[in-house]
Amino acid sequence: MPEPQPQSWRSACPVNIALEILGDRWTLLILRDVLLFQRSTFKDFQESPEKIASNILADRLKKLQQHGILESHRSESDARVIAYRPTTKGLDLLPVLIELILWTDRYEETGAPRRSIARLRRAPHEVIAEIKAAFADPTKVAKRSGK
Amino acid sequence: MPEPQPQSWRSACPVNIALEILGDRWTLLILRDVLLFQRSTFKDFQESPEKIASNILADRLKKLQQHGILESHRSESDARVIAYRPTTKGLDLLPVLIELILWTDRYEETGAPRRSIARLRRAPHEVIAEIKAAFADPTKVAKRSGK
DNA sequence: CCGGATCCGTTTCGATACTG
DNA sequence: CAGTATCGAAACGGATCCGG
Repeated sequence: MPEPQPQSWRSACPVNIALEILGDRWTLLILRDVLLFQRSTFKDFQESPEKIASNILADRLKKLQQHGILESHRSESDARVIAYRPTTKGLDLLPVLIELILWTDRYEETGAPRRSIARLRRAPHEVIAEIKAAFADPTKVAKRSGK
Repeated sequence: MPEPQPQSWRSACPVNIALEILGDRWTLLILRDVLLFQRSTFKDFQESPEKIASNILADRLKKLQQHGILESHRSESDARVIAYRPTTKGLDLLPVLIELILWTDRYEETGAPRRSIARLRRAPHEVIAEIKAAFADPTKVAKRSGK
């Protein structure tokens, strides 16, 4: 087999599809908060350090749900709160997010704690498994550790 | 050690920095072409199926160079042509790109050929090594295998 | 021809204010 | 708390022009 490459599937390369879903600044920030930092409510996201505007946030949350990446339901502990959770499809974005973080940490100045990054680099699979397990277990999702 | 998580490094999470570099539709498409499909010239990128406008393309190429992801030099074979190549930093985006492609292929309808995707899924490291080797070898970079 | 730069109508974004 | 309405600013994208 002298020719492993099947002669350019560029026009069929899935990158462009991914970009229609994720290719804007805010969407990935929301996913960061949901997947990595256990945020779940509209207010949580609004309080992100990047100060997302409420209309943009509403729009992106809607799109993320339409794409089947997030789902929402009323909180059981507090009925007036709507909690957003990742679907399986959403959780499967963790590898992308982690690779992105590792790349950025390698080449840009960030204040990220060494221990967290080191663990992501050493055992990403382990971290992913933990996060998935946490979302699979209802009790862990319901209560976000105080503070 | 009962507490592995150092209490939210969200504000220091490198995702936002990555997004300032990559967080628009066109940048990643250019990188797709450079890293995965051996495109290297302005004209190559213009001919992408997504039809990027020339002013936008020029702007993104400049930014990618400013961020040290691409570098440019005049082609040796044809002096009027400028060839863009990924730097090491640029090549290290391959894992991100690959994870993105695998995710998209898993959940969205794409026309990507099964063999290419299967290989990316089975042995991403191998593919990455090949691509890096190709860029390290000047002869392979210079001539893009004809059509 | 190649790699852009410039101009300009149109769309989209995003900050603020307001509402259920 | 979880959004909508409004409106100015920015980005986009198409066409055209230009220097080498």
